[in-house]
Amino acid sequence: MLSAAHRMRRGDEFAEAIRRGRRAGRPALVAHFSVRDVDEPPLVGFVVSRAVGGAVVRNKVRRRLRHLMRSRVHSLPRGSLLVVRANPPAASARNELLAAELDVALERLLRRRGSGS
RNA sequence: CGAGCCGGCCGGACGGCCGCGUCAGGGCGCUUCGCGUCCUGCCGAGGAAGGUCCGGGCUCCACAGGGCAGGGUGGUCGGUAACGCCGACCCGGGGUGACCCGCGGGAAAGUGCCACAGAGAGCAGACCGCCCCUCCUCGGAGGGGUAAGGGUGAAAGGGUGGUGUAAGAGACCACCAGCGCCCACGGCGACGUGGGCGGCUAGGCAAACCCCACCCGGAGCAAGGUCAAGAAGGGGUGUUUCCGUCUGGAAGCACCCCGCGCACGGCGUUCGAGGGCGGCCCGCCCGAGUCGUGCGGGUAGACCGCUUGAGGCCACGAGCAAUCGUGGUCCUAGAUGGAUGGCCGUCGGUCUGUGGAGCAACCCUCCACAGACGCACAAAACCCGGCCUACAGGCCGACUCGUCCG
RNA sequence: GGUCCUGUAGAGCAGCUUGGAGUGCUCGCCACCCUGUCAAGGUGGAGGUCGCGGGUUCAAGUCCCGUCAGGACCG
Repeated sequence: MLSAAHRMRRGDEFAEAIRRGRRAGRPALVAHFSVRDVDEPPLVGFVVSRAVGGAVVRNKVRRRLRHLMRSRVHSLPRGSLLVVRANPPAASARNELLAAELDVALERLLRRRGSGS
């Protein structure tokens, strides 16, 4: 479970990551990523729409994603804004699949940034 | 043993590791309050938390009075904070029965509707038929009577038998059904039972308008409050001083109320816009601005409300019951981008397969082994009481019917 | 938290007011005609649990109650 320091809470932070950040899509999830020029811990937010399922399903999807992010936050640079949006397939996906897709998405976002733009 | 019916309850159990949230304690850091961080400990979703169909608590706003709308409920009595909920009973319907179902007031206040078919469908109605009379080319035609029979329809204006008649008819009579009124008895009451009288008979629909009785102010925890932040002021009341002195004016202080700017347009200041008044009107009070559209600007942080309550459990008592009273005992989520996740073990469960046993036999039951499946419906968001809906599987109790045995 | 709308043929709709044989519109579909062929056009035809369950009524797509799904708006 992700600690409180890394939780994205403000609406404008979500808006910045989604509107101005890079995006990497997978069948089960979409990741939005941007970096602010501030010396703060990386923030991670989750978006699970009603299309994914009922309240129980949505809660569980968000908690599983948050758990998977726990071991991956350290790879994000300081000042990062990351929003993970879940798609309907995430509801029935097993954890290994969810983790694999999350890794692919993160790897793409970070590599693209590293190669310079 | 097999069918069934009603009620109550459970909603996997135990444990390990890593995390998350509230609270408590402790350590460390920063500039004190406080905040951040780390450690330890307690606790951490439901029977429906759901749908939002009702009823309340709570909070704010409104509330002289009258009238008209609007919405809801609909047998009686009781229970309750209240209800459209619950209980008991009554009536009607269903079932062999336990029991179940019912928006269950009024159709002789009024209006309206009853398609098609049919002769006729709402102060009834002669198509066929039956009877009488007249005419006649002896096939029939015309006129009249008749609601017993046929036919149509969801529904055709009581039923059976008799008297009667040209044929018939509540025209008359007996019994029955049903209606209205009266009386007696039982019941708090809905109503039931019995008796008498009346006229011979009255269609259905109010989940059509409507009538009757009763109930209902509006908004909702994003209520509401405190602090912070934010553009510039305006008004009222009281009081003091001064001017003035019939009314009044100016300044200071205190308290209270309202309030961002610009542009365009509507209405309005004798004829009264608008507000109090948030359904509308009258009426009363205040009253010179107010309403709409567009553009621009500001805020969108923290804390309180926030969980002890018509509360749960147990015992006794009252009551057929719903429920209530008394005593004891317990305190068990409070998040705010929203806390329950991940990995694993043992047992339980479900499914599949194999073997064995019970049995006349099995697709039934039980036992053992192996494999698969994390395994019903679904998650608090101010709090309660109900209703409705979803739900794998299981437990307990009362009762009914059938079969067999005693 | 509050308020409202929709569900009818493969698709989009009308019909609900004031109940009376599921009636109809546009596109699509099928067959035939037209053409050397296709399209367009013409003729004919098929296609319906009226979201679901219950009730009122002689009779329900229509009225009433419940329920499910989808959608919109306000704070």
